[in-house]
Amino acid sequence: MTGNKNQNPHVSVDCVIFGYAEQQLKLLLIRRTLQLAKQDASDRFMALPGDLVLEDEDLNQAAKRVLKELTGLDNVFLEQFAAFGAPERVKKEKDKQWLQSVRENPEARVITVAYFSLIDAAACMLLPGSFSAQAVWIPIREVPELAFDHNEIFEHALNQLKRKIQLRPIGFELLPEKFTLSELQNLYEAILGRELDKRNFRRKMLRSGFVIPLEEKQQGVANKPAQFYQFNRQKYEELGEAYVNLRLEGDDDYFLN
Amino acid sequence: MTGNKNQNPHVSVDCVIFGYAEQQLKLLLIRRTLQLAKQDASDRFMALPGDLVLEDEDLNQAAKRVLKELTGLDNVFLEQFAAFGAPERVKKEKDKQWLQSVRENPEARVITVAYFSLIDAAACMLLPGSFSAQAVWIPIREVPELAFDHNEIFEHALNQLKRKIQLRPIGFELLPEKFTLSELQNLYEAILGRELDKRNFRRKMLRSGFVIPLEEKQQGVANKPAQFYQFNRQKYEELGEAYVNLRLEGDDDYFLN
DNA sequence: TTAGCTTAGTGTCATTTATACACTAAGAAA
DNA sequence: TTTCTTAGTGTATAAATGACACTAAGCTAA
Repeated sequence: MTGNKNQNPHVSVDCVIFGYAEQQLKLLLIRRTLQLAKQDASDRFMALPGDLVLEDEDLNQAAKRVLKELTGLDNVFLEQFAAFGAPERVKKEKDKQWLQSVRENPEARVITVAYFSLIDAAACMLLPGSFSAQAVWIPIREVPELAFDHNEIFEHALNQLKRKIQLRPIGFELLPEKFTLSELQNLYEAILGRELDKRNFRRKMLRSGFVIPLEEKQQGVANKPAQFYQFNRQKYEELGEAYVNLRLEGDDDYFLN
Repeated sequence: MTGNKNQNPHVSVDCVIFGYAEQQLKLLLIRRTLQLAKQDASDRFMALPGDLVLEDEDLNQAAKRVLKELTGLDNVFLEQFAAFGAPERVKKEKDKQWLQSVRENPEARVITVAYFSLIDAAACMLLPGSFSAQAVWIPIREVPELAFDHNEIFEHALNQLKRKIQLRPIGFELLPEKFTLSELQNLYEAILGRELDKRNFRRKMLRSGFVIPLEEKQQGVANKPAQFYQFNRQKYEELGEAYVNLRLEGDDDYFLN
């Protein structure tokens, strides 16, 4: 951010971090907090956590570093999903002031490599971050106009997530260690944006072998307490990069037959 | 290639082009043909068609342009699949001489954005290409050590292809307009690297609706002539970006249940 | 203490899909 | 006319899918 590191002026990374809290899928954004004397124009846009890569730094490393610097989040598994490189992506009027305040070479064309990740928003503490940024969770339905082409990057990531969740058991990354099947179903519904049949959902998840029932039950809830389950990480690791059929009924949007 | 264009020294594109001919899946490579007086060291490596992007050029445009310049191929649908940015990817001894002969700034770190595409190798004419390169089809089992990290990029693309072909009807891009179901099956076997059951394969493809039988049959073959089929492009376009279940039996590598 | 509220949890049936498997058909060549 | 080669076809079993409605458990408030 400060420009005194050895930055590559042409390549950046941006992180699309999804979290789940209060029954909602949320996006991690940076609120710019430049203290400008003249005006507050540069403060109008939130942005994905992202920054230029360093010259001697791998892209994956860069994504991890930038995320940590801007949000305090550490040990997050980030997966690259696309590069965005339209020449104008960094030339819009709305972004000029911010770029000038923050970049050594604000005119440079920047190609960005986008990463995405899923984390348990309820369990993670957002640190105040660097002097010029503050991290916040925004429900995905309330994401405002963002800096640069970040809305496009976010939409791309969300589509990716919708498809991928039906091919890889990744939803669990958004939940705490222990969860109920209803919570898991709520999560899937929040991501897919449609309702699912409870019995079919349970059958599918249980038969997949990726959920392990625990002895424990909910306590102190004003209804029948639900059983807790755990993600079967071992089975997930055995999977390697293979796909699994986690397709759920009614998914006209992403699967046809 | 010549360096007199307005190139971005830090960002390149590379194209992984798959073709199908003589019952084999092939990769399109560039054979470097620098005429160096001193030694032929720089000629040892073949490479994916790729080059630096221009400053005012979109990444997709760049991929198309570079591919055309190096191979003569035009109107190819290229799909971005990953960015590769290890700082050392362009710093290996084996690549030094080539870089020095071809780049204004041979020391610069280069991040590359990789594209892949499927074309009918039998139908396309490879032009001689630029002065320093010649395009050749190499069967995927015979791909030699390539420049930079191009072997890694190729492997990544091949894995992508194996998975994607079971989710999107993209195999047809590799075949001529008219094809027989046996040809289509051979193609799938070449990509997946395993044999498939004829009856199940046919049933799956026919039921998918992506193949349309034509009136025509093979002629002059020394056995029962096969019926020709055509790809249902209309149905493909209706599909948008949705996935289809084209999973074939025995695919332990990429699907589990 | 009990009636009511809320969410958890369960099973079946009809349909579709997956997989394994072996013979006949057509044409050319010898 | 026989032989060779590849095309083309059907069935039976098992598994997965999708639609659908009631009971169970615990808390709360009357």
